[in-house]
Amino acid sequence: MRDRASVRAGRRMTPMAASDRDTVADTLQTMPLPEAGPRIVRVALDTPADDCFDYLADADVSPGDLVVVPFGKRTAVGVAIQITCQSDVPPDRLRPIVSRNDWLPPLGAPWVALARFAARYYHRCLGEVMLPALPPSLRDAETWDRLGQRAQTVQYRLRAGQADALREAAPARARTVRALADHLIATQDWVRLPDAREICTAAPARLTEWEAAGWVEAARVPQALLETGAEAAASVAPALHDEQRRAVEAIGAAEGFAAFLLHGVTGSGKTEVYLHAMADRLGADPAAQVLMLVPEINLTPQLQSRIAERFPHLPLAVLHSGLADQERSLQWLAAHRGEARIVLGTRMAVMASLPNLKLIAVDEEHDTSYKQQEGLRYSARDLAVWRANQLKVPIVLGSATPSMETWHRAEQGAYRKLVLRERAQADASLPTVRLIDLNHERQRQRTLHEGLSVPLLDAIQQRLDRGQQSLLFLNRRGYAPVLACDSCGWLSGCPRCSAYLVLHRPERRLRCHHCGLESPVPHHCPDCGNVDVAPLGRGTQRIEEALSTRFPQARIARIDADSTRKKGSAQAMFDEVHAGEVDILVGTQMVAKGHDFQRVTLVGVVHPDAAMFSHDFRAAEHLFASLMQVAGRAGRAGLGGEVMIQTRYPDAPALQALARHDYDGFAASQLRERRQAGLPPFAYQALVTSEHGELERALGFLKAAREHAEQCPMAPEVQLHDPVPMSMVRIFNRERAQMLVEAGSRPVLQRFLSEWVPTFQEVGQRVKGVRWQLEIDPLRI
DNA sequence: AGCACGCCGACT
DNA sequence: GTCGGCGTGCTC
Repeated sequence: MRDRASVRAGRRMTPMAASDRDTVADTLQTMPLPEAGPRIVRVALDTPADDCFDYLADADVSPGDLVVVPFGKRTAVGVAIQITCQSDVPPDRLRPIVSRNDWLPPLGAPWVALARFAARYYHRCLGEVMLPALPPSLRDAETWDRLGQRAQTVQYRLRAGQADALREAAPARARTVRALADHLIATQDWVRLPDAREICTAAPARLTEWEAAGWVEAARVPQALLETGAEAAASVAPALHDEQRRAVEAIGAAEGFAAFLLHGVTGSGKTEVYLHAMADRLGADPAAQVLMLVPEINLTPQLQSRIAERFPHLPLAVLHSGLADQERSLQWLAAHRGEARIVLGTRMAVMASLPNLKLIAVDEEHDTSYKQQEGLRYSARDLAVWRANQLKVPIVLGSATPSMETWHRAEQGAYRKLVLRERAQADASLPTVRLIDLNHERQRQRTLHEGLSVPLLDAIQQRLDRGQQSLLFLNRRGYAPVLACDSCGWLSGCPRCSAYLVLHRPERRLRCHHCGLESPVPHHCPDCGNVDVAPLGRGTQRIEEALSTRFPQARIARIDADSTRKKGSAQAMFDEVHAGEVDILVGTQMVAKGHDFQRVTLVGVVHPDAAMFSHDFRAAEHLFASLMQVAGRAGRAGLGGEVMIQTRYPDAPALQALARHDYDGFAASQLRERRQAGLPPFAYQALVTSEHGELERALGFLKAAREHAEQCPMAPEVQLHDPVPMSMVRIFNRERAQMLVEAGSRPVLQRFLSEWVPTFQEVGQRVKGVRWQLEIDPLRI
């Protein structure tokens, strides 16, 4: 007789093709056990000490279960990875598990495989990847019970949500769904709950059956509505233009794994392609789930309502860090149980448990917020591609300005390129881009008005006259980036960071944007007592002030992290802009993402030149992407758009390419340079960073680590750069240093790191007080 | 990572 | 005589 545990595990596994089962076979092993003997469970815990710890298990623990175990003097929540009968740990040291979560369906083998891959790739222990990927209420056993009880109502809420969406299109059916949910929540008999979609399309006989069971008041549902079906409930999808249709067809035709790069300018209708591709997969399989990733929380609400409108009959879950613990846990559970058919979220959603995942879409794939910058520094986009490959499902990476990594893979043919050249709205055309040469302006002895050139001011005036909107983009918040003494040259440096305190004039404060230090604005120079301390340079607040002086009649709004600190205020401000209550909008990167401003016909870029001095080899790529994105805000509704970029470097390749709307040419030249210089995507990098109160100690750690590296067999295959201070060397009184490692291939780099990284712990112990981190595929160097 | 234990300085 | 500094070591 086969062991009970293995039978259970097999049954619980997601149905998969045989070949897929092989790829995950080594992940959740349940070995045939002898009838007698110890039953041991290998548990992943959130600790860097080891991947798994062995415990004695009860018969009811199976792989993928959450368990509570004693760990040293405390208890910890862990994930049961494997049931076995032998252990390297002496039997007298094995302790029994405390309990297991008996209501949570076990995490599936593919999810564990994903975590295992991420752990290996980013050189962390398994539990360090798994536990932070779980919602907060599941990581803490104290909150399990409460969550378990609330989880029972989640189905009700999901269905009730659908009922709300259905109300307009099919009021009687909405009532049916709600009545059904009410009944089931009262009787707690929610296992048999039919999908709302099923109710929409159910034959009258079926409804009669449910009515007989006391579930629905079918008799009250008008016959005509019974015949309308789910399509009636869904909002009508707009017609696709040819390129969109071809893209949707290509994605729809994909069998197994396929990666698509959806390359289209802002307004070309990429979202519509995602939605149609999602509809195809969701329609083909009544259990199918789709995952859509977006860069930022701010972008979820509008997309959420668009999806809910399009798929009113399908439960939607949303996952991002802005949700309260309990809410996030409920959304996560809906995904994990397969109830949520569409999951929309930020980078954290890539680690969601999705038992029936059939399609992934990554919007704005080039966006740097897909890279987690703390803790486990993963790339959600890269993990999404791995996940699609693992599950043999298609993935769509969309962008107007793809990352060089993605573009290169598309050029190589690893990803299939789908191009949207036209703008979706027939009357919308690409904006004209004009570079305003500030050197030239000076030569003509035209003074700038607070950093704003005559042509830009004229263009704004023109928009005011026509009753159109202007958007000024400046990636620097505050009034001025530094305060300076006219007489002795004192600058408002942060005492804790190698950065300047930024003047925030409305708040009358100096603020460090790195450590949060705040101080009052000095009335005279702290060094020499001179009263002429003046703000140097310009931020959004100062531009806003300059505009209100120049255009006293205009309604001006500023949108940046400071003006939108209160919850919901960002949305309120965007609403004002949409309603036409604003003439000139000043903003940071925040305004560049996602919003369609129908009446904006002028986009002014005030000061893009900082990127020209950056040592980061990706600076040009990021500048191009961010300018392209902000340029896309202009002229979306057929009013014709104009983009004006003020610069002292009008010949910069990124600006020239932008003026020609030539992403392809820009990308080709970037890749040529990268190939020559041996930079990504032609090289693979890892960055070790260290921090200490004293720079010499931080560097000392890296030097010692480097000496260890030379003893690694793989060392000759990689290039170890010198340890150097970071460009922002001090933050919060900690000095920071870094060391770059490069290799010509990913496996070579990985093999080297596997030999090298385990020595860090010992090295770190010898430099007391040092903290170190390893980042794979770093974005900023 | 936590969280212990374990030996040496300023306090009731 | 104790409280507490963080150095060292372990967690199945």
